[in-house]
Order: sequence, then C-alpha cells, then structure tokens
Amino acid sequence: MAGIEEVAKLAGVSTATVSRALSGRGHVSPAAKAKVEEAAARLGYVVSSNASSLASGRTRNIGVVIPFLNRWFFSSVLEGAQQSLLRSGYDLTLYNLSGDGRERASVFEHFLMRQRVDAVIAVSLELTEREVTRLHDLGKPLVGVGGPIPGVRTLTIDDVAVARLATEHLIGLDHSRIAHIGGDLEFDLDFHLPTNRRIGYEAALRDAGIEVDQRLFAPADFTIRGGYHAAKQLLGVPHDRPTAIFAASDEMAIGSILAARDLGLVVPRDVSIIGIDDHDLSDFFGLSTVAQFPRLQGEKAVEILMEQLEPGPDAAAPAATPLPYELRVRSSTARPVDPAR
Amino acid sequence: MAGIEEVAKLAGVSTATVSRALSGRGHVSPAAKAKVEEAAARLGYVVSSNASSLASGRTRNIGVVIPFLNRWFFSSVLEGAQQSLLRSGYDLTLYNLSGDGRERASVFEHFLMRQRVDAVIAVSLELTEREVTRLHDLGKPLVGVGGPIPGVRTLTIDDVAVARLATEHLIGLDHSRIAHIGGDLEFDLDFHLPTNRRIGYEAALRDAGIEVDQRLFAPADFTIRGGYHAAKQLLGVPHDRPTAIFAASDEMAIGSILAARDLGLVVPRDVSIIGIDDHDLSDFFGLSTVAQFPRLQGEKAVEILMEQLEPGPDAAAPAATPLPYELRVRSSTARPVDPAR
DNA sequence: GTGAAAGCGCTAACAT
DNA sequence: ATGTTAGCGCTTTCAC
Repeated sequence: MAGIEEVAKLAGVSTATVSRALSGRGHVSPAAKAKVEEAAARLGYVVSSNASSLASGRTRNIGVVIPFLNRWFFSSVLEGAQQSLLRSGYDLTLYNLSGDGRERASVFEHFLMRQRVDAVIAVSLELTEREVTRLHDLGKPLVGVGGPIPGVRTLTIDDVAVARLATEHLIGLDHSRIAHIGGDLEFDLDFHLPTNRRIGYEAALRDAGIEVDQRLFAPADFTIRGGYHAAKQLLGVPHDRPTAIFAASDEMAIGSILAARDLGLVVPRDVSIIGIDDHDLSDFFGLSTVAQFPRLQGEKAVEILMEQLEPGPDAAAPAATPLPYELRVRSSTARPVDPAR
Repeated sequence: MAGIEEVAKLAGVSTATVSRALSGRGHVSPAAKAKVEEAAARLGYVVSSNASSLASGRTRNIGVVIPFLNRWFFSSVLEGAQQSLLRSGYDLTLYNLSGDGRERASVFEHFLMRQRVDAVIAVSLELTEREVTRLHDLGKPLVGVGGPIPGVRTLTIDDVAVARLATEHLIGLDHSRIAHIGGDLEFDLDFHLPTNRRIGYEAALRDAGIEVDQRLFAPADFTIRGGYHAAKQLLGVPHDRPTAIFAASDEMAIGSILAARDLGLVVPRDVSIIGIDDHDLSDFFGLSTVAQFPRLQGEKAVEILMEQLEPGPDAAAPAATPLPYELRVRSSTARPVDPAR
C-alpha cells in the first residue's frame, strides 16, 4: 500500500500538491498534475478513504434507507441510485429496514450518525420529524423517494394524476363499471400512495359523470396473490360484473388477469385490466399500464444530492421537475363487448 | 458532536479507557465501564467511524458485490446478509455490477481497494484470479455465494443433488418422459449452475433406467417469459408430449405452468411441473419445487466472515456445513394419468 | 502554484 | 485496570 508521501517523492512535489492534484481541489499546474498522476498510477496508489474523510469531513458515501429489497419498485430505485453514485465516485451504504422498529432505531442512532455518510436517500419511508431534524443538524442532505417526508425534498410521481390517467383510459374505451383494487389501510401508513391513487380514480369517474360505487372497490396488499383474491371477489359476483379493473399496481393487475382466467373470463373481451408501474412482468402478460420509472427516480435522487454536496456552476437548475409517467396500452384493455350492459 | 475527550472528562477517566469501554477490547473495570457508558449516552456520543478506522485499520464495513438487484435470489441473499451484518454492528456497502465491465473494473480498482471494507461477499460472480489475489494480499477475507470462485470459500447448494431430487420426485410419480428447461450457454459463464442442474437431471434419469432424450431439453434464460417460451416448444409437439417438466428455476417453472394453460393443458393432470428455488410466487402458483434458502446463504456468508474478522472462542466450527435444501410438494406435480402412454 | 505543518478523532503500545 | 502518547494517512490553512 503506497502512501501519499511516496507518490509525492516520486513526483518530486509535496504531499499537499499530490492531494490537490488528485482531488481536483485548489490549483495545480498542469505539469505537476501530470507528474502526480503518473506517479500515482505507477505506484498503484489509491487514497485511503478513511484518512481522507477524517481530514476533510467528506466521506463520498451515501446512505440509502429502504424498507424492502425484494420488490420491483424498490430494487429498481436502488439500482438507479447505485449506478448513478458509482459514476460520481460515491459509495452506497445500504440500510434495509425490513425488520422491526428496533432495527430502525439502531440504524439511526448508531449508523447514520456515525458520520459514515454525506447524505441519505430515504425510499418510501416516512421519517419522523426528529430523525429529519437530526440529519439536518448534522448538515446531511436528505432526499426522499416515493414517500412523503414533511419538510424534505421528495421525489414522487403524481399518484393522483397517474391513477386518473389509467382510469380515463378505461373510460375512453367506454367502460363505466370500473372496479378498483387499491391498498388497504395498513399499507397507507408509510406511503399515502394508495389513497392518492384512489382519489385519482374517483375523480376521473366523477368527471365522466360516473357514480362511484363502493362495492367496486377491493383492498389488497400490492402483491400478485393479493390482486388475485381481490379480483376474484370483484369478478365473481353474479350480476353487474365490472367490465374493467384498475389496479393500483401492476402486480395486483397481474393477479387480476390470472383471476379472470381462472373464472373463465377472457381478457380483454370480458374484462379489461390496467395497472400502474410497468413492472418487469407486465409486458409478458400484455398488461396495459401507466409506467413510472423507478430507476430514474433513484438516479434523480442522486443528482439532487450531488448538487448539494458538490455545487456545480449551473446550480439550482432542476429544482422541481415533475417525474415522468406514461400510459402504455397493451392487450389487457379494450372496448367492452357490449357497452350498454 | 461530542468527542471522546469530552466523554472521558465527564466520566472521569482517560480517553483510552473510554475507547476500551466502548469497543469491548481490553479490560475495563465494570465501574469504569458503567460510568463511560452513561457519559456517552448523556452526550449522545457516537464514535467517528473514520477516526476509528484510520487508527485501528478496521472499518466495520463489508462490501457486497452482486450482479443483479431485481431478481429473487439476489435480493434475498442481500437481505439476509444485510440483516446479519446489522446485528453484528457492520455496515454493508453495495456494489451492483449490473452494468458493463468498465463498472466492474472501476469497483475493484477504486472502491474495494480504497480500504473501505474489511471483507467482501461476492454473489454469483466469478472473480478473476487477479482480483482474488489482490484481495488476499490486502488481507481482506472473501467469501462467495452461489458462484464458484477458485481458491475461495464459496457457499452453494449442491446443484447436482438438488436437480436430482427434483427429477427423482417426478420419476417416483411414474413419469418417464421428463423434459428439462435449463440455462443456455451464455448463462453458464458466471455460474455453472445450469450445467450442474442438468447433470443432476440426467443422472437421475440414468439411474432409473430412462434414456436421456436431447429433444426433451430446452434452454431458457431463467425468467418467467423464457420458461414460457421454452415450455411451449416442449409441450407443443404433436406426438409424445412430455408428461413432466423439470425447470432449473421456479421462474421458468411458473412460465411453464402458464404455457401449459395457454395450450389447454391442465397442470398436473396433463403435465407435471417442478422447479428449484421456492420463489416468492411459487406457493401462489401451487408449484412443487426444491427450496433453497438464499436469505440463509447471505446470513451464513456473514457468519463465516465474522469468524475470520473477530475470531470467537469456539472458532473454526462450522467449517463446511452443507447448505440445506428441501423438496416442497405442492399441486403442480402428480402421477401421470396414463403412465403407459 | 506550491510547501510546511498542524490537525481530523480515535486506537494501541507502552508504562505504571 | 488505567493513563500517556505517538501515530493512522490524509487535507487544509497559512506563508511564500
């Protein structure tokens, strides 16, 4: 392990110049810079991040706090963030809070505070005011993804608008008995997304002059299995079966497709189904959906942090770009066979 | 941010004693320990990990290098490792190599070497000899999960045995035309698992006196979609349709179930299907499978590292515990209707 | 633009 | 069992 001193000696400069040349801070003559870089390369020198962090107070490490790893949305966000960070020369330290509250407390008390990270990304996690305050007091930037954190810049798609778009797609096809599978109350705790999507759905119906029928709502847990059972309830009724289902997630929508098949219904002839996400599996199932782009959300979260950590020349530009979403019509939605029914 | 000195003052001891009391290294009287702990708590003191790492050479941080995040096996391993590390007071730094080779080189050259981690876990990644050597030279323990790394302790289920078990389940049911969906060659590069599973399958057949028929093999990419297409090929033949399919992964098995349905076949009446994994979705689809336990594999990898990093009293105990796997019979396998066919 | 030197906050000999 | 103190390897004033 070559140290900075050896590099300095080989390059014929001081350690201070080496540090400046390699980190890019402060001015170094091109000649000196070249010499240093060559020397460093020859010796296979890599700065010790600990020594560097200790001296500078910067760690080049971002903490990502996330409740699940094994779900599409979360792993996608993580992937986006990771890749983006790697490009910026940052490490990503993962804190997966799938466990109980104890784990969460421990993460905050002992890990995030240990000066290990320069900033944190909280994914679909409603931090308490106290947690936010502590982070702020430490001067650590914080950005949320997919969950509302009071007083913190958060990246979320406009759930109301997305749900409205999905519902309007169905309405535009001439559906009027449109069921909705949304989150149950428990799910609403950490992210209000189920509520917002339901609001968008109901708003679209009202705008089209369609009455909201509570019997056309079924709660589920955002999984395929949950969607399956909810859809069976919805589609199993003997009279006035809905002609379309809008599920608040693609996994639930896929469950619905499977349920319809098991009931002998043909999608989309007998029932149209649409979800939200554009999940990995959606294309395979021919599921119409409104795509959100979680990878992008992860990348964007990093971008925002980078701007705060290393303010560039063109600062404060993308202050509040709305997150993109996009209707993707595939083969699970169509005009109802008999709109009059 | 209170420092160690303030804690020492408040507790009426030296900084050395504080360090010892808080880290557990070296002997400290219970009385002193209590005083220190109280003082630390009062001041909200948390050691600066950088200063500690710099002085001690230990980072309490493990690097996990992993090729995918959005696949069941990988996210499960990661989850297990994360949880286990958190319990041991370690951080997890994630290096997701989903990108190209450049990313990989960069991770090794600039990150892992930066003395940021005490050890690394490589998941389903075949490290080069050079990479392994460098890590070893740096004194960093290394353990592999799910992929063979020459000269490195690696955790993998016995793929041959697992495949054999799955196949024997089918044979025991009286199937003899048993197809296999396995990995294509490309997949074999970084983990030889497809080959091993195929070997186990063929061995089981031979042992039962059943001839291996190359036409009953179809390659796929370990996804649901891939399994679907492969199964359609296998099941779409007009004569001598296989009565059972053994897929090398549950996702491919689920794809096969879907394919069978689309062909109008009833599972398991017309065709039995079994996979490997016990994927999240398998229970929902009633898929018989051989469970492996990736979470456990992640946890075990951590255990092994901990033993090397912090040798306990009962060292070197679980040197080579074989990894568990377990046949789970659900509703996708049954006796063929007409074994004679 | 560059160098000298004082820390960053802790740990580990070594001494007692 | 506890205190003293010299670093760990770098960054960053401050002078030049």
